[in-house]
Amino acid sequence: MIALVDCNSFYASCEQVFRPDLWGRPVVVLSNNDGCVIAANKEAKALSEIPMFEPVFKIRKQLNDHKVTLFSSNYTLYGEMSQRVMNILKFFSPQVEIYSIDEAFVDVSGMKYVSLNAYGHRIKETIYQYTGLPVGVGIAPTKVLAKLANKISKKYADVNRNVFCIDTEEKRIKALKWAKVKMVWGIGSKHAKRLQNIGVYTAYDFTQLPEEWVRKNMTVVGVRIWNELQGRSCIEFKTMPKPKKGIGTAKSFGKKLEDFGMISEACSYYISEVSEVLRNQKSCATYLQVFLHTNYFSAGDKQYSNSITVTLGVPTCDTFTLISEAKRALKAIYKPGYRYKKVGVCLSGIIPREYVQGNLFYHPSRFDKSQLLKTFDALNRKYGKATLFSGLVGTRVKEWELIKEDRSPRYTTQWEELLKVSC
DNA sequence: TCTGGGGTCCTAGGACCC
DNA sequence: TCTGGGGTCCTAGGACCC
Repeated sequence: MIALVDCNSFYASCEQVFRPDLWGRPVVVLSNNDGCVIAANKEAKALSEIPMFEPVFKIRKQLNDHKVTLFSSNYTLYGEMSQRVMNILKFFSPQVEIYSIDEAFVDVSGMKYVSLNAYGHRIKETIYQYTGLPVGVGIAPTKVLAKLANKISKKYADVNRNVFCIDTEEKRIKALKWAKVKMVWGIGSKHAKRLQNIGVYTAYDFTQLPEEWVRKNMTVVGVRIWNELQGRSCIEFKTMPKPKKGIGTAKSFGKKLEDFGMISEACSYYISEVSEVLRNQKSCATYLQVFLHTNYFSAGDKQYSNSITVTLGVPTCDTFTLISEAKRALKAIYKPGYRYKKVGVCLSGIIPREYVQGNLFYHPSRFDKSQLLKTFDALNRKYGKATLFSGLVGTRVKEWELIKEDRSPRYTTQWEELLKVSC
């Protein structure tokens, strides 16, 4: 049996933990650059005029009218709160698969003496007690069913108190007949529409389709879901996170930029971020992609976008090599006279560091800068992000920097920003 | 004026190999 | 005049997830 533990309105809940004055009031968290609503607590969700993923400027009035509190995203805080939750889960089972920042699958098989439902409640209560975060727990024989059970745990929280088990055949059938096909994990809007067109409305209807139809129209991915819904597990439980196959970053600038120098500094900064991630997983990248584009939404602006992929002579994780390669690539696609909105980089062809193949002129170990980079990373870990950085990132005001007008303090990671309590 | 960011997996088709 | 059979690797595009 597998439990899916998922935090309720995770980002909004993280903010509220430290703001008791906001308990019971509507709260939303905004995307990078304060662009869209990406998380809303249940009080905000109840206000139907505030749809998720809506640009803030379009709903500014509604937000004001309902006195909704806005927060810019504070990933430092969310990441740290997430780790606390995951650490707690490891007390409940040796097998935990961290699926995303706010949810994890927990293997709860072999509970002979405790009811799974009771165990689910203990998980939920412990997390709440230790972190202040509310979660929902869904328990079932397969991952897809556990996801569904989790949905039910939240939908009918008033009766099941946020824990729901699909542990009998009757419950499984009832859950399948209740769930619209779009609610099934892995069935997105495209497939849902197609299924509705042939009269398949619920998860139950979907399981009644012939396997051949599913395979033909939805590939093996669909067949797996089809099996899992029928209680046959076929999506692997992964305890160890796999090394990433691509590491990229691309963020919209705080304002539109024309100047090559400024864009290039942003690009260099992103490279330092991704190459640090690369080094943390002890890998090197073979390809580097750089892209940039103007703002698709500005009808008045001339539009341009382009991207370029370079194959690195030797796979590397060295920030400085990558920055100079990226700069050269950017130069090749940059055209003056446009107002750019975003530059992005992506590393791929990722291989373990010890597999790097040298060539006639380059021997990886002889030119190894890993000690230097280790020191570089250690200093930045100790004294804060970008304490030490490449000169190509520049030292002038970062015009590309994200807008974060309402970011909460980093309560859990900065001494100066700890929560203050006055009596 | 202001519209997010970071990923995974699968398939078909082309190019190539022996 | 007749023109096989069994593969791999890569990429683009689609669908999905949080």
